[in-house]
Parts: sequence; structure tokens; C-alpha cells
Amino acid sequence: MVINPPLKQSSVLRSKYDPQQRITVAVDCIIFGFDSEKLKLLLFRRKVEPFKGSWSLIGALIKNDVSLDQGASEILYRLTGLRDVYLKQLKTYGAVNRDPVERVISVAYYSLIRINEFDLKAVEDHDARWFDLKDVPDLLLDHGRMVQDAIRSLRLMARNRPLGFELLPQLFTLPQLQILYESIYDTKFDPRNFRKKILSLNILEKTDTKDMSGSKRGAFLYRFRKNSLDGSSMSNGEFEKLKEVIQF
Amino acid sequence: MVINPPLKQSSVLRSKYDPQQRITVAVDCIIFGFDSEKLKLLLFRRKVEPFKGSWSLIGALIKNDVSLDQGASEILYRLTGLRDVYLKQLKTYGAVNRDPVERVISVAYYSLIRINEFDLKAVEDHDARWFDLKDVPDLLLDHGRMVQDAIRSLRLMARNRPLGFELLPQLFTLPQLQILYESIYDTKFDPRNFRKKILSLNILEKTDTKDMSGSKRGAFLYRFRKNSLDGSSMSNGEFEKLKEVIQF
DNA sequence: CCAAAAGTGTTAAGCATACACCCATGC
DNA sequence: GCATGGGTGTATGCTTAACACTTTTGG
Repeated sequence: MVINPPLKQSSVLRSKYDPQQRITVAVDCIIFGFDSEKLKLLLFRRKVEPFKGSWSLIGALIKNDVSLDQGASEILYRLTGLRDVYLKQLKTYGAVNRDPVERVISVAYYSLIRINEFDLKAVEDHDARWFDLKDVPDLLLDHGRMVQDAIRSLRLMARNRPLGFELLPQLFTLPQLQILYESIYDTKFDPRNFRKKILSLNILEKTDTKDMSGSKRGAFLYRFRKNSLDGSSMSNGEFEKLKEVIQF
Repeated sequence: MVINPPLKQSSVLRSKYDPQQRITVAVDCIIFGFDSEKLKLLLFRRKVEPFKGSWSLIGALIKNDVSLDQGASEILYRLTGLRDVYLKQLKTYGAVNRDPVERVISVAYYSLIRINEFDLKAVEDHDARWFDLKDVPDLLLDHGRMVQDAIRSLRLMARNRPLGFELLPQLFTLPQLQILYESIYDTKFDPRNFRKKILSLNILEKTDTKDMSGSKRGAFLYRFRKNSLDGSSMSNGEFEKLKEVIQF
């Protein structure tokens, strides 16, 4: 319940809050993608002033009858045609002068998508490009900060739950999974230790087919075990372990 | 940069965004306090309809010329007289119908304060009460959810950085610190293991004075080492270790 | 036959856990 | 002198980290 000066709860009683105080609210999306080689970020180039030519995240104003989560989903849907994209609210940026046009509060979300699964047409229509995380250019407004915050959050999250669900195709190889984690943490892991750790979690199922695209020998395909995360199929001890998943 | 339908960047060019789409924005504060015995939550009782008698978080509408962080600080300042309270943005709640009076987006913050350091007058003026975390009553709107989210975030945060800074007085005893962590995680720790872990982090300085209030024998007072967290005074190895602080 | 990527085991060190008794003091 | 809370050490198992070679196969 909102309370404004004087800091008395009686002020909350008005049937409508002060319309003078309404603020423009936007959603901005940090879109991470993985193409089995590198973790990438989708950026959009402004075609007009101000900031013409600058790279930017994609966003939209929030209408009064749309929730924040819906707003973010819609951006992703219009862009990718995908409905069930993973979206996580990152943080809300509320500095008064962050947008020179007008005071805008922006709620940032980040999403994880499989690059191969959506067509590049939509991307090209928007003058967009995938960037390696290392090559992210300067972004307009506070979007650079948003991206930094999103990467930090992604890393934090990746040690608590296996993100492969969202970023990898249904069937994937252990080398791919390793590359994904190496991209996220910008480091290298020992393949023996990586496999040992991942397999000990009992969240993967090995298939008997191989992916031959990455090497001559081929690499076995795995899939994530459904329900491996809701705990119902696990003892307590295993579940506790899971919470510390992937702490290399 | 905000973009609204049509999803074209050219729409961003307007000098002013559509004023029809402005939304009422509020800040709500989850206030955690510690009194050397239990971790508590400060709640406020509504005196008027709607929701008369319900317990609630404290909040305020955000004015167009005030940042979110400032808005949250001001609430805390008016309430406690303290200027440098720890405040962390938790999450933004944006469901369309979360407030029956009007569509309001609420940015939730949580703060950590030392209960003993501010006067209860301010609290009593607001018909407020400290609740043990276990006894939190039903709250109005989605405030209950906010509190649950804040507790989860607090626990997550407490394993990455020592929160004692914010919740304990400058000088404190190890038993107090242990009780604090036990409150946060709602569990018990072995005192030998707890001390070993905490002291191995090199973030505490022992003083040669004792606090005699808790026992006949008295317990040595400690303080947090300044700069123990900015990494400058530490080797890389130690800093890495710190990032995993307090993972009981 | 060789280049390129996939796959595999062992050891040592560090960390977390479990556990029980003495100490200092006020009353 | 006893009740109360403060303070201490050790042994065990587990997790992590470091490390190098063999396998498969397409070209």
C-alpha cells in the first residue's frame, strides 16, 4: 500500500492516487543467445536521432493495462515468434535523468534463447546483431550498465541452477555444455573435472546417438532429465547438492 | 531506449513519450532489524479502509523528480532518522491488478537496520511493530510475497557477503554474530565450526574488551575490519574465498 | 597415417562436518 | 559451589583441483 507525505497511512485512503505523479515506465530486454559456440548478446542499432547509430537494447513502454512480465514477453514474441522464452526480471533503473527525452523508469529483463531456433529475418528487420560478450560496444543511456548487471546475475544464477535448459537444444553434447559454461564464466574448465561434476548431479540422460557435426569421432548427445529440478524425484541430500550446482 | 508498437526504433524519436501511458509508481520497503537476539521485520497497521487493520509494509509514491533509490532512502529517513541505511532493491511488482485502487507498479527495497539504534517513537507514531520472522501475519496486497522474496534474497546475499556490517553494532560478540546467522537461515550452527569459519575469513578484528551483558563470563567484542571487502587489501586467493563467505 | 576432437582415472589438498569438555564469572 | 553461557581441537569424509594419455574417424 502506498503512502506519501505526510507519512501517514491516512493519505492512502484517497480513491485515486495523485495523477500528477504518474511516470513513464518502460521494459528493456537483455537478450542472451547461445549458438553452441559462444554466448552472445543481441543488440539493436538506432536509426534516428537522438543517439542515431548507437547500439541499444530493445524495449517498449508499458501500457497501463499490461503487466511488466507481459510487456517483456511481448517484446520477445514480436522479435522471435517464441512464446515460452525464459525471462527473468533483472533490476529497475530509476535515476531521474537516465533518459534525456523524459523521465522514464525502466524495468530490465534478461532472456535466454537458442540462437539457432529462431529466424534471423526478425533480427535483420530491426537492424540487430549478435555480439560476443567480449565485443559489446558502448550502448546508449544506461544500457551498458544493464548488460553488466545481467551478466553478473547470469553467472550467479548459473551456479544455482543449470541454465542449459534454456540455452541449449533439447539434445546436446557435453563439449557443448562445457563451452556454454566457459562462455558464461569467461574461463576454461578441465574436461575431466567438468564431466565428473556434471554427471554426478544426475540431471542428464545419455542418449545412444552421436552428434557428428563437431568432430570426426562424434560426441554423444545428452538431454536434461525432466523433473530433475523439482525435487520430487530426489532425496533431500541430492536436492541440497543441486542448490550448489556448477560451482567450478 | 524505449520502443513501442510498431516495434520500430523510429517511434522512439518523439520528443515526449505518450503521456497516456504513464503509470503510478511506488516504493515499498521491507525493513529487517536485528536486536542481538532475533531477526525481525517492521510492519505497519492500516488505520483506514480499505484494508483497515491489515498489516502492511511501508511505502510511498514516487514523484517524477525523485529517483527510486532516493525515494526509498527518504522513507527510511523519515521513519528512522538514519541517513545511511543499507538499502537493496529487491524486485519490481507490476501485475495490473495488484492494487485495487488503481494500477500501481511497486519497486520493493529491503533494508537492514540495528533495532537498538533508532528510537521507537517513530515506530509507534506509525502504529508499527517488529515481528519475528516466524510470526509475520498476513499482509495486504502482494506484500506477503514481497517479504518472502526479501527473505530469500537476504539468505542468498548472506552467503556472498557478511551482512553483519549492517545489522550488528560496531562492536559485537561472536555469539551475537552466530545468532544473527542462525536467525537468517532459521537453523543452528555448531559454535566451533562457526567460529573457525568466520575467523578464517580474516574480516574480523578482536578487541580486548568484553561484553558482559550476555553472560557472567563475558564475551570478547569484535569489529569488522574496514576494507576487508574491497579486495584491495587482499590477495586474489583470499578474495575468491570471500565470495563464498558463510556457506554453512 | 595423421589431425582433431572425445573421452577417461588417480592423487593430493583443502574444506566441511561431527563431536565433548573446560573456563570464567555472578549469584 | 553451581548455573550460565563462552570458548576450544581433532579426526573423518567429501569435494575440488591438478594432471596426460588413448580412442575414433574423416580426410
